[in-house]
Amino acid sequence: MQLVIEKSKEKTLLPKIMKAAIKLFNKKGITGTTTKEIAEKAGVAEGALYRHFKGKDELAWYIFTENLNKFSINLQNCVEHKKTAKDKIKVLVSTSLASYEKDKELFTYLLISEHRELNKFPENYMHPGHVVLKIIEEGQKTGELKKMNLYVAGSILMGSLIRFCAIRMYGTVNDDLCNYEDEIFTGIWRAIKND
Amino acid sequence: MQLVIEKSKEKTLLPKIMKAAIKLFNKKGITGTTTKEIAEKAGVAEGALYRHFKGKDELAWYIFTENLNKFSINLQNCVEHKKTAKDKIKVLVSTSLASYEKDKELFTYLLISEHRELNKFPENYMHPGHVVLKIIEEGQKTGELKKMNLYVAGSILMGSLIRFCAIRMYGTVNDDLCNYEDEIFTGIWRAIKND
DNA sequence: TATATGAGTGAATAATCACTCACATATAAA
DNA sequence: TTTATATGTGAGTGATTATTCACTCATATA
Repeated sequence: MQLVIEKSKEKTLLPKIMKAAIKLFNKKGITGTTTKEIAEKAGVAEGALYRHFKGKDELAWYIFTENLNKFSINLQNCVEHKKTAKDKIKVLVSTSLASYEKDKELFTYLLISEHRELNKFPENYMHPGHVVLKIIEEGQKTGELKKMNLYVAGSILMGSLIRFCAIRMYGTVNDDLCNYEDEIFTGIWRAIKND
Repeated sequence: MQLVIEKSKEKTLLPKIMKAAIKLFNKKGITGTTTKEIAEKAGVAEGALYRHFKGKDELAWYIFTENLNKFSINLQNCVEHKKTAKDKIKVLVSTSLASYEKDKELFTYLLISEHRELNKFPENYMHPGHVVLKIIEEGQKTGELKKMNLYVAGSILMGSLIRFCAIRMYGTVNDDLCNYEDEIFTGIWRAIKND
């Protein structure tokens, strides 16, 4: 895994373009959004987009990969400071939920783009799945976690989290996800701990 | 001049059109797929599509809602025959995994369309979430399941299942999902049972 | 001061797209 | 047989689209 070269230089219109694009992509889908709309919403000329990206698809791809990588690196940092699998998973849950609440538009985009962009995800970029699998692998070795198929355990951990974000996205749950972090953690922990 | 075309078992071209559309939608997204492509893949004229649907979006919507409803009704039927929450969940898990394996293209489409179509999902149609919530509600009442937030429990149950289908979709897991039904069930059950 | 460069503009363009329609054919009803 | 209805065809159309490009502007460097 490697850190990413930061493309934005603060002075440019790039952040404006990305914010506008994320909102529109969430609402209308990527191919359903026109470059004209992005430019309008960003208060920018259409051509500005092409100073930073080859085209619309590269913009969509960039937003996804950069932010998922950034989020995963952050996750990894939070997790590394903890010693036990229990604490690692606890902080993974709380960080994930808090991240969603902190930037709903961005994380909504990451959720709905997963299936579209994941097959082109760069090998040297970091993905939350990497963090999760590592925790589980190590936890099973130390005996903290029950021996079971890695992907089954990983699916329970990641799947529960993602689904809870999704039902918040749909409006089924309407209050801050952080209110539920203990309950979600407890459920996940009961599923995969060793006893 | 007109070629003699082999007659299919079905009376209309609708099944051909839907099958072709599902495959293309999975590969390129809905707005990324053209009506011309659908017609070509189905071996049909472009106009045939408009004999059955108002347009491309209605076709996409129809495939999603009809099949998700059908699947949910089937789930509900399987579940109703069981008495305990444990057996209900067990059969829900196995039926879901088997359904995915039976028609991967269709269920892949249902998975990736969820975020796009769910907000327009008809109220009188059935959704897997309905089945899941009912099981959990009843199970908590009888004391079989641990008292916890319904949506937390629902997310663990549905999220684990969906994520496992997703990693099969991505090719991370490559063998029949039914091989894992016991392990997945056990994990989910440990998370939500009362003890 | 002169010059080089990166960033932004928006009208113009070439390509693509969803959808239409006049006509053909098959099936069922009258 | 005649009539009606549903289904299928595919070239044609108007609208939309992503992308380009010649030009401007601001800033930094020599």
